[in-house]
Amino acid sequence: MSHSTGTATQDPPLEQTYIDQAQLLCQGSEFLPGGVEGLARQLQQAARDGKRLNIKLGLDPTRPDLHLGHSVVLRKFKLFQELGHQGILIIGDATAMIGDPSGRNSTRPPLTNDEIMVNAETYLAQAGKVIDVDNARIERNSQWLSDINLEGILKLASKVTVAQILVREDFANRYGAQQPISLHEFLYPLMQAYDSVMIDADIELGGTDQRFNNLMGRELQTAFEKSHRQGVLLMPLLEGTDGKIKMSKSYAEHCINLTDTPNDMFGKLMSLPDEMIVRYMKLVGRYTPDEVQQVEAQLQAGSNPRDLKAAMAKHVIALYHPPETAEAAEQAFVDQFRNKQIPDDIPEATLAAGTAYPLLTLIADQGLAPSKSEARRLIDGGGVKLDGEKVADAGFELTGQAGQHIVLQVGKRKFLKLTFA
RNA sequence: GGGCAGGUGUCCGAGUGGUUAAAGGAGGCGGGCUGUAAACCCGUUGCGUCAGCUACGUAGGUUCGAAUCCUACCCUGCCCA
Repeated sequence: MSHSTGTATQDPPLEQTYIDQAQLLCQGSEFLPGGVEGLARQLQQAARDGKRLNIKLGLDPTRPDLHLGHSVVLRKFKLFQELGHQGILIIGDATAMIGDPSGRNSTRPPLTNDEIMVNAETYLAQAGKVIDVDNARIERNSQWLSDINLEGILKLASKVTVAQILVREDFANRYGAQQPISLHEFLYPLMQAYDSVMIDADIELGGTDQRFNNLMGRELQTAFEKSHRQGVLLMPLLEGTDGKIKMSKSYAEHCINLTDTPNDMFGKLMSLPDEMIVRYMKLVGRYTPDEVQQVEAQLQAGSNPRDLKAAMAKHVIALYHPPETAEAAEQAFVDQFRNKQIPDDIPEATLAAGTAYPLLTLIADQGLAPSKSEARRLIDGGGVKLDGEKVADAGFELTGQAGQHIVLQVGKRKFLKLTFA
């Protein structure tokens, strides 16, 4: 225990540089143990020893896409990289087979090995939009987890007590509600913690829901007689587009993915509740505290949130796409939704001239609605237009002449350009 | 191994023989309005060429008729051993 971090008494005084760094890193986040000072101390110690800190971030490839929620933690990762530390990205291909029970109220559906591999592949490319992948160490935790034997599992399992695990809110809730909890779910935190042992992590990054898992890494490092225990930097969870539930792969419809097109990003960001503007600026954007404060003041003074939201949206899009596409996305949005114009760039389909196409079938076949019954409802509800004209009769049959173009619109967002040949 | 309670549509959750394709809520979708794919209001929400078909854990059975009753099996929770 010679490197214990919290005992300030015999440690040397902190230099301002490291306090500044720590403050920047902790912005909006919580560091354990010791808060800003604890982190500053760790940074200073590393510098004195001439070492780079091993910064651990684990991502489970349970779904193929990274979203803005991931970007919050990835940005911290990048910040550490910029400060010269060693970022280590762990692709949790082994842990993904269990599924992190954190924050869940039910067992995760299991994934096949193939699904996991495919997802894992896309992860790196996407993470590269935020972090410096070339200078990061990439590890798959199946390397050490897939051939761990029973003896190893028992050694891990002996490090936690049932009571400790049941204290976790998610497990406690499920247990209290008499919901099933499978034993293997208890193993998840241990596997994640074992990653920390294997890569000798100095600091692990994660969302606040990772508190238990990440602190478990500290415990295991001690149990495996590592010379030090990792620090833990926890950042707040970003709400999804509904503004309430955290952005999560499990609720894909509320996610803004890093791979979304500029137009989609703009639309999704505009659909955020107004109260989320400042939060997104802080967590997702690259604003200075001053800029954030300015917007807060403007909102207070009654400026139209729409315009501030649009500015934020463009800022965020420009982080992942060329800046000019952000402008274009705004223009397209205004044209489409405020001026109700038909967008330029819409899918096309070719139909045979002179043939009568029942509209219901057409809508369902072209994927504009999941079923004909649904298509019927859409027409009855006034949600289907041909060349801007509402269709009133659900039994309508469309016949076109060679060379004719007709734009079919379903709802506000789905368009299809029909060409007859 | 024994006892008890349960398994209902995307989710939560009513319903204990027939106007039940199944209350209510959430979510989704559509419309209106607007300051926006916010908020708010309204509609809709199994499939189908609208005749019908398929649905209440699974498989059978009773009945004119079952999500509702019976039998077996599967699954979950609680308690006991």
